[in-house]
Amino acid sequence: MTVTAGTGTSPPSESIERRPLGDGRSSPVDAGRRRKSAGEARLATRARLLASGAVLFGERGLHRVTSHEIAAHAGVAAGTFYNHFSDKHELFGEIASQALSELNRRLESANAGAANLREAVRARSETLLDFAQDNRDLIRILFSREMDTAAVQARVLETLAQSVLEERRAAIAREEMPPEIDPRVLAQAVVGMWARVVAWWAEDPTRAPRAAVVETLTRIQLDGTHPA
Amino acid sequence: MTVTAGTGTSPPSESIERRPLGDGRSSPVDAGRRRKSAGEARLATRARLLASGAVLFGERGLHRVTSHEIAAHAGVAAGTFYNHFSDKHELFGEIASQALSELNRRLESANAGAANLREAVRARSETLLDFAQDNRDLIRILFSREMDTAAVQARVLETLAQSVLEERRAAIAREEMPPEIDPRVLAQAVVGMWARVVAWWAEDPTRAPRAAVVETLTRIQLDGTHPA
DNA sequence: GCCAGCGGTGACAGTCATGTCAGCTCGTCA
DNA sequence: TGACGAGCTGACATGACTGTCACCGCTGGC
Repeated sequence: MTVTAGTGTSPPSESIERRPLGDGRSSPVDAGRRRKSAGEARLATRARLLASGAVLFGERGLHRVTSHEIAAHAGVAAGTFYNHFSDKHELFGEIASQALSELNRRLESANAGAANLREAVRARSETLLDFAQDNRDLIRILFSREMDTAAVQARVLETLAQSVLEERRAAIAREEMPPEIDPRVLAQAVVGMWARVVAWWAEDPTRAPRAAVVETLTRIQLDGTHPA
Repeated sequence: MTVTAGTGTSPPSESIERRPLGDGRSSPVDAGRRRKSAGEARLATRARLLASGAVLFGERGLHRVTSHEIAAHAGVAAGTFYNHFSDKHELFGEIASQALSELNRRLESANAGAANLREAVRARSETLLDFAQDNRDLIRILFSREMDTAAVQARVLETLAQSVLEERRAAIAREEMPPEIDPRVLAQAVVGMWARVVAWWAEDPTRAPRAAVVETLTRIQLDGTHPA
């Protein structure tokens, strides 16, 4: 997944090439190929800022990155940042929000293709790990680093928990799950488990083979860890 | 549990009464009763700073609290803060460290009293909730808010995971647990679950009765959620 | 070919947390 | 009783991040 600039545009993807910044007052609008329309150039700049934000926030977290740094990394001047976002929290929120939507979309879709609870749980675990593998920066933004506290962090976890909750309620209705488990607590537990395991694993995927992580995540949720 | 000032001293507990601060250059060393020895006064001040830090960090997190605020809340001057800690990160680390030790001590002790895996899991869940109920500030410091990233957060979760890992390895040895589950992944999963559920519940304990949370936490870990 | 304005520039002023330090008080000890 | 020093005080210097704004160049429309 790539963070996109508003109304879906082709992005610059990672590693923005620094173009030779203003000598005095002049400023080439774009390095190499020039943009066709002005609006397009604007979107490209926005996309660069989003991409740079994802990288830097992923590396160092919200508080250890400045708006000027993001601008520099994106190859634009400090003031340009504020042409696109009112401050770094807004940028952060935008990145987290897009990442969350995408992750949630994938999880829902994995869920939709599953015939029963067992399949759904396994499919979600796999989806989660795939996402983590392809989007380490975003995983760190969503799960491990400090969010802009309440605002974003709560929304991420609550959104995911809500989605788990719905699935589980359906499972209870289908009598696939014993009703004495409180699904609200369970939803929080599952989300917490996801967040921690994914952050742990994404930090260093050689820690455990993907299959083992999927297997363990699935078993914990379905069969527990006690044989009796 | 109360955060203590180094070598275990009786603390001021919460809510530090603001004493009338310096009019010009004067400064009464202590409101009301005076301390006997100088060293004792020093420890009391340190304890006040620790207590105030716990309250403020718990309320607002590391980044939204300044060292001057902590000093003010503790009823001392800004400079005094630096007589005790080199900066707020050190104070934060100290608080988190003490809280972690205490929580870990209780969990280990709950574990020690248990005859088998089932009892151990249940006892830990209860211990965790009790701790959360009595120490909401500390729970927020340990689990929900941003830690000083890598430094503290990782240590908290790793320490707890380590403790779970040992228990589970013992359980595998006693053949109380199927060996095809990767205990390292499981340990991370359990810790993530704890962190999330406890933070969620401590935020508003009326969300679910304590017993329901304990029950659900225990069942997930032992029996899973699938009846078949 | 001309010009309007979009998008970008970067120096700069404002704000705020930080950590310091000279000076003060009071308890302790000779 | 005198004075020494531990501990505290709070104004202040510092530095970092923030957000602004006057200005500029390019591009597209006429």
